[in-house]
Amino acid sequence: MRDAIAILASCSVTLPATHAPAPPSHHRRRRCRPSPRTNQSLNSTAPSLHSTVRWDYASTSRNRNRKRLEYYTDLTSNLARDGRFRDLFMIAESFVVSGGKPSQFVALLDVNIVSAGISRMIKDGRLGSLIEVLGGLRKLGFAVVELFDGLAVEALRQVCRRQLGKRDDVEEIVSLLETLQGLGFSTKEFVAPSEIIRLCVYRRTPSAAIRYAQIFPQVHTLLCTIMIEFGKKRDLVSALSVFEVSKQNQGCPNMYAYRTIIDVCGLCGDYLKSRSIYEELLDCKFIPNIYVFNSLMNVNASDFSYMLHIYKQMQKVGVTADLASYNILLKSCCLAARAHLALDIYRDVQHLESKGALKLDVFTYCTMIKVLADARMWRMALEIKEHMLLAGVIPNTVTWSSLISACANAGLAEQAIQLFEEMLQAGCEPNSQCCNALLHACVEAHQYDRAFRLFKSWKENGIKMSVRKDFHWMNKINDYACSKHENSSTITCRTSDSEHPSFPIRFSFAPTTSTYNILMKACGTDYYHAKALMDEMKMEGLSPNNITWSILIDICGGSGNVHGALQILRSMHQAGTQPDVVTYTTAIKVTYNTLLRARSQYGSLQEVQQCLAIYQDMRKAGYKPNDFYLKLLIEEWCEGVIQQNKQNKGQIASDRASLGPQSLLLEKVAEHLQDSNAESLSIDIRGLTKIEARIMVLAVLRMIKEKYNPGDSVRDDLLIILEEEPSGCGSRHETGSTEAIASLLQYDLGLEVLSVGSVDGRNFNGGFDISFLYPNSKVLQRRDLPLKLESPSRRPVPLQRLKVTKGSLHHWLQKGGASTSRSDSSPSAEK
DNA sequence: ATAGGGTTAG
Repeated sequence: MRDAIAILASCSVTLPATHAPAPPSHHRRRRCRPSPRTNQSLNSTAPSLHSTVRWDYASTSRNRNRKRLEYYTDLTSNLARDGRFRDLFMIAESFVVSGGKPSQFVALLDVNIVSAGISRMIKDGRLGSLIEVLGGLRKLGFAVVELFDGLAVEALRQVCRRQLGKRDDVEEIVSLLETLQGLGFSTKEFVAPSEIIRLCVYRRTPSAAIRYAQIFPQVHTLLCTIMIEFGKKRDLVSALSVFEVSKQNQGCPNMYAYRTIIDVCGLCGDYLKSRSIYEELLDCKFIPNIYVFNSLMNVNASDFSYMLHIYKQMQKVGVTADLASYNILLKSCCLAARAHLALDIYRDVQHLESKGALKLDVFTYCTMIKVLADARMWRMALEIKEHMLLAGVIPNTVTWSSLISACANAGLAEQAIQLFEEMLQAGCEPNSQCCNALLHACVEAHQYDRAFRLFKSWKENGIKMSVRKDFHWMNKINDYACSKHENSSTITCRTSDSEHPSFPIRFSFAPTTSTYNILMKACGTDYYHAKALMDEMKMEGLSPNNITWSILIDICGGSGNVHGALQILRSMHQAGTQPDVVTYTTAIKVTYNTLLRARSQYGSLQEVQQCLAIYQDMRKAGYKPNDFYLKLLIEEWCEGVIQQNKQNKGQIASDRASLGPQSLLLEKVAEHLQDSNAESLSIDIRGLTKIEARIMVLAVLRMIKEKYNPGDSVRDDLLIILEEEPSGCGSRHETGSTEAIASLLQYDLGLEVLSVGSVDGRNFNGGFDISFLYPNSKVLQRRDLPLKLESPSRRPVPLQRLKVTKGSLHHWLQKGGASTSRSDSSPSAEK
């Protein structure tokens, strides 16, 4: 550097140019201090840090100039060789400012020397400034990529990896890659695109992903890949922002992008969004292509009528259905359990095939088998297998699994085993799912022992298969066996000699979580066996899932150990598995069956509260209730209030279907049965269906009854809050709820019921008597009941509340006693 | 640079 300073000292210096070089540092200022003369002129104008040196060629003789140039060449070469590029750039800048051309400057430098300098930087570990240096060299006009040898490229990769390793700023790494790409590097060699995309998706930064994609010529393809990746992470919002960028391509809708985002909607479970995207496309007056239609139908396959609507629209705009369309149609039939419709479509497609329009594939046959399997039409499922063999389509593992499942669903273990053997003979590799299907078939047929024997044998010996030499899929098998043999020790393949008609292959059997789940089901009520299997499963490195825990809870509860079952629910939490709806429902069912049904009598308030507590946990965990068992529980428990239940049971059972899908009932019952609410004697039945309102009222009465100690007095009337507008068409409100409740209270329970209405918005207490106490309600026939509640005044008053008087409540409690309702109800428990 | 199928839990 001393040399450089010497040279600089002999030069005249001008003021900085308008453009500024790289950011200054103390280090640099100190080293590049200009001459005293320069200093003065600098000080007199501005204390700028960005000083620039200019060579004054005019004042030197030609000779001196040449000499200086030589010296200068040496200097720059030395700087470059040492990797001191900042100094080099400064000199280059002054060279240019003083009238030299960048190309002249570059000509002074030997590429190999610059390259060596870069290696030096890397060797010194100065990777941080590598990118900056590259930018500078590029600015000078160097073909930067050529300066990089293998080692240097490796160093760049390290720079990228280090930046990637930070993982805190995705935009940063993308900026780096943008720079490198701009310098002419192929950044794919530094970091795999999938890795960048994965990071962007993980960080939920679609903006960075979009910028990254724009580095490459095939932006649109990459953007679609990114959309799918966001979709897999169920991040529809990010996927949609990528979609916004990619949906227009050269002025017309990018069908590939549209198709992709529709698929993503499917992945994210937002099929309604897929519909609005489709509408948006239609608004552009462009006809979607077959891919868009197929994706849309596929995403909406669970809504058969919508799927069909799209199918028809597709025909209307003249887009011809292809095999995939038909396969999706069949899948939709399968989901809608419309086996016969599927058979019709199947015939149509077969007809098309006979005309040569298309060729059914393994998906078509497989879906057909599944539809029929679900419909328990196992014979026809097996017929489909024959069709496909005749058509020359080779069944794959999925096909065989479906066939085995068809038998499993029909409880045909023997048939399932036969199919399994057939599969092995055909040389089809049995995978775990397929083995699971067979085990399931045994379990469905109650052949538990057989399931365990199969499992044991597979685990110990693997799955042996003896492939017949003359089998017509022979070629495939040979290919398979040999290719597998090379890189896997799981299969032993002895090539046959021509005398032997078959050769043995052995597959290893890898049980999965599902395998253990199925086997646990086979434990019946043997909790310890099930628990042992769960432990074994963990030993195998498999982790129990929701289903595993649900089964364990079920078995434990089924063996009569409710507390154990609830303990398992807690262990599950502790093990870090979030219970899902089914787990909770299992726990509720266990509690319900064990506490209430198994004893063939109704449970106590406390027991019901236990069930409800689980229910409320489930709600807190954010699950939508799926609560068949809980409804059943409350219903039966509540009906226990009624003394003469024999006749009512039948009616209630038939009314079960009318229970609404919403959980309002359960919410309300749970709310009322909480201890804190025990004293507030009002029941809000707004929004409930007739049958739900009945359950609700009975539940509260039951609670009151159980809480009542003989001798206590009833302090308050019981209020029942009714729908504000009885005639208003609230979606769930049914007419006649009020009458039904009133008759229940009066005639079935013998309570005194008053109507409390409002006149001109004013509530008034006291109300009017709509009935009298009927101490002997059994003698009354239903048809004798007053169907309308009338006000004593001429003008009917809109009903808002019913009041059960405390006097009649007291009478009812005294008469019945807290325990009667439990002993008298031994009803329809067996079913 | 494109879709479509199989097992287990209430």
